[in-house]
Amino acid sequence: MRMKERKRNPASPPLRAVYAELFAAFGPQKWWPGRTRFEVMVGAVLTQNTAWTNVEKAIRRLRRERVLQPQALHAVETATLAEWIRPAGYFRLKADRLKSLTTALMRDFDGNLNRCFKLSDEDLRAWLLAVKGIGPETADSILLYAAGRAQFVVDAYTRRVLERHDWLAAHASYDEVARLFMENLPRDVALYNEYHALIVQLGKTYCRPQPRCASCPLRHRLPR
DNA sequence: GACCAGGCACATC
DNA sequence: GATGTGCATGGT
Repeated sequence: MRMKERKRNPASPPLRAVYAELFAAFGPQKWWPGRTRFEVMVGAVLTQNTAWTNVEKAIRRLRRERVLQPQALHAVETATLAEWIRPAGYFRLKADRLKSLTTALMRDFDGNLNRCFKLSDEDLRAWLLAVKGIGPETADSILLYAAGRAQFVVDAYTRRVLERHDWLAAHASYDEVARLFMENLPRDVALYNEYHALIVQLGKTYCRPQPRCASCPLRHRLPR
């Protein structure tokens, strides 16, 4: 490849320093805000492209209806489920996705999460990704926050923060971004848990589509 | 009233 | 493999 055609590699992100600054700025985030493993799984689906405040309303309704267990949720009519989760947005779509999750749980583990979570990291990730409606971020959120596996979660904020600091190659894939963190940090569930939550907090507060860099703890400025 | 939110599947090129 | 589109409520 000739020089002028070669893509410039982005600077390697100072991941430990960034973590330290975010933790100093925001403190512990205490994620995931869910009471049980299954509630975390349901929340992971409901929060797809949706603000958590809207998800909370739907979760409260499901709790009130006493269906936050695989068998119970599976038994609910899809149309009824859709009405219960309406405040979370995309409610018909997400009712189908929750149903496809409980269908897979019933089919493969008789609705027993202990059996499901006996799978290896790799097998559990593959099993989740095979469920229609569960993509890489939702699968990894479940791996990290429900199953306690050391899998880094990448979301739109993660990508945006890295891109704005010129720490990410153009068009990097989901798995490439996840690997960037996992190959440059200790494989530590508690660290990945806190780091992703801190990035979300940073993103919500400062790294928005319309940037608010002025008082951002990472002290980055746009435009460069 | 416009913009945005803790994505994903599918169609099309 | 890349890009565009539908899905929907509620907060700012």
